[in-house]
Amino acid sequence: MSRQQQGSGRRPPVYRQVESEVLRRIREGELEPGQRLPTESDLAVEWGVNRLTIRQAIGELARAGHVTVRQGSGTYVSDRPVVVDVDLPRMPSTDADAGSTASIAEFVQEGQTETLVDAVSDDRDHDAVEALGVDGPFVRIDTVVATGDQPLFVCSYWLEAVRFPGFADRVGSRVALYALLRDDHGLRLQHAWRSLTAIVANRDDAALLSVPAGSPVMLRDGVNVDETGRPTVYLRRRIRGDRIRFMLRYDTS
Amino acid sequence: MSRQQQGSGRRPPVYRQVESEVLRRIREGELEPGQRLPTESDLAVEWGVNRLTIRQAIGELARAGHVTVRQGSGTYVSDRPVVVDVDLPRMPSTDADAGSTASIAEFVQEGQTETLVDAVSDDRDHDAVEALGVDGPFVRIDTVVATGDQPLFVCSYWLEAVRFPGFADRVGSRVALYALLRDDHGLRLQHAWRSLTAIVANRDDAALLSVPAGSPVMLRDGVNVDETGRPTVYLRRRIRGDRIRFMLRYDTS
DNA sequence: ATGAATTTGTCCGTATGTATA
DNA sequence: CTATACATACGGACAAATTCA
Repeated sequence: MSRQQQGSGRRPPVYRQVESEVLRRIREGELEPGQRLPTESDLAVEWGVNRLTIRQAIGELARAGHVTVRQGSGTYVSDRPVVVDVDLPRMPSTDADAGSTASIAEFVQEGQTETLVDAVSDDRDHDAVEALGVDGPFVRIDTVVATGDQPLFVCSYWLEAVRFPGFADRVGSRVALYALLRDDHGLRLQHAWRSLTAIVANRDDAALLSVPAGSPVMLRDGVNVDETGRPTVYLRRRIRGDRIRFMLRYDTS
Repeated sequence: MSRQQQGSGRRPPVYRQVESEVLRRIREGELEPGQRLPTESDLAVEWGVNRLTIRQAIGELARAGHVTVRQGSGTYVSDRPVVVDVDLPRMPSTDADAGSTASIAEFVQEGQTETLVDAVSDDRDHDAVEALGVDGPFVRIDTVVATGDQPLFVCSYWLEAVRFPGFADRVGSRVALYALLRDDHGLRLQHAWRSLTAIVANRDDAALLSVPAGSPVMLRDGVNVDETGRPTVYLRRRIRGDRIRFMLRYDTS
């Protein structure tokens, strides 16, 4: 009568059974968003298994975004996330034109706030070096874009330091970066590329995005090239997979 | 002289120290792609910690794609993955025109193979129901696209069963699905949408993609609408984040 | 503001199962 | 078949964050 009987045709491991069962309860509405799960210890007793086994199940549910774990407090069913649709084939623009929501980043919409996290005047990043074709040093600017208290994505920008001296000091928390480049440095965009992949959040990004490390995020990076054909900005964005959905609409008419 | 001394200004947990150190060795080339790491037990002895602590570190490295774990064999530094660039704003097309690589899926390029995984004639899927606006049943077709032995993405297609009777039986392993719809059912595309987000791979997809469960994948789903304005196909694709990179190129000229 | 109780986070030791070489 | 190496699971302990009296 043990859970652990063998030979009976490949039973999934216990932590996966727990995971499936909790997920089922969430899906069927037995557990509602915001509701707290039983404690790990209680679940361990309820299932007759070790607490570590429960933790393994909870961990996978947390990375998939189904539950949110708060140390000292408990584990809660995640709110159905508010997904923001972003139409994709759209030229990176000078967001300063977009009215009151002056912003550093592209794709910042009404009701979203962008806050400066860091601005360093001497940074070297492997990908930035490769993308811009110079070995730095670079000015690096980091921001977070959020709706209310819900982070949506983290942005990092690299600019050649010798070309934009003192830039890190001039950037304020609510200043349009592209407008600054255009007005102060006469920069005009000739062409640009952006790439999209999926990665897991590292510790730093996870903290800024309020997600557990290991959560899936979209990595969007790219380069802007000015009218002389010279790469000027390398940018990298880590986007919460559960909050942002990129949309592509095709039409033959 | 303990690793565990306290009060000395917030030391990161041991498993994170191990993770960082192994990652450093990989980045600096001390550990080369394909090379086997010491066993978990050896690493535990080397660091003077429990094997569980090592496993926690290895697990995060595996999800991030830095190492590949094979039961009974060992843990290996991952090969630098071959990234396939896919240009994104491109109308979903009838790939049958693309010469010899007749395929079910879009975006299948030269040198890539598509194999049928499953074809069921009676399936109901929540997302498919919602996207197509009918409650089924649906014909569902699953395929995997790979380069050589390296899976790139998993595709699933849903078609209204009453509208395409017996479709599941007619689809062969190397038959162009869109061409079949066009030629046998006179289907013409009016418009379509696709969405992109990042999710973690579930157990099934992870197995098909040869990645550990919990790896980041891009979810691309969408609907094709025929010339009468009726949704005909719902499709969903899980794409390995470490193998596929979607590219967007912008040009002002 | 303080402190105790609660809950998750980290870590130890041990044992057994399962896939691989 | 045997040895190796990872996978799952048990029990116990203490740290750190939160909550609440």
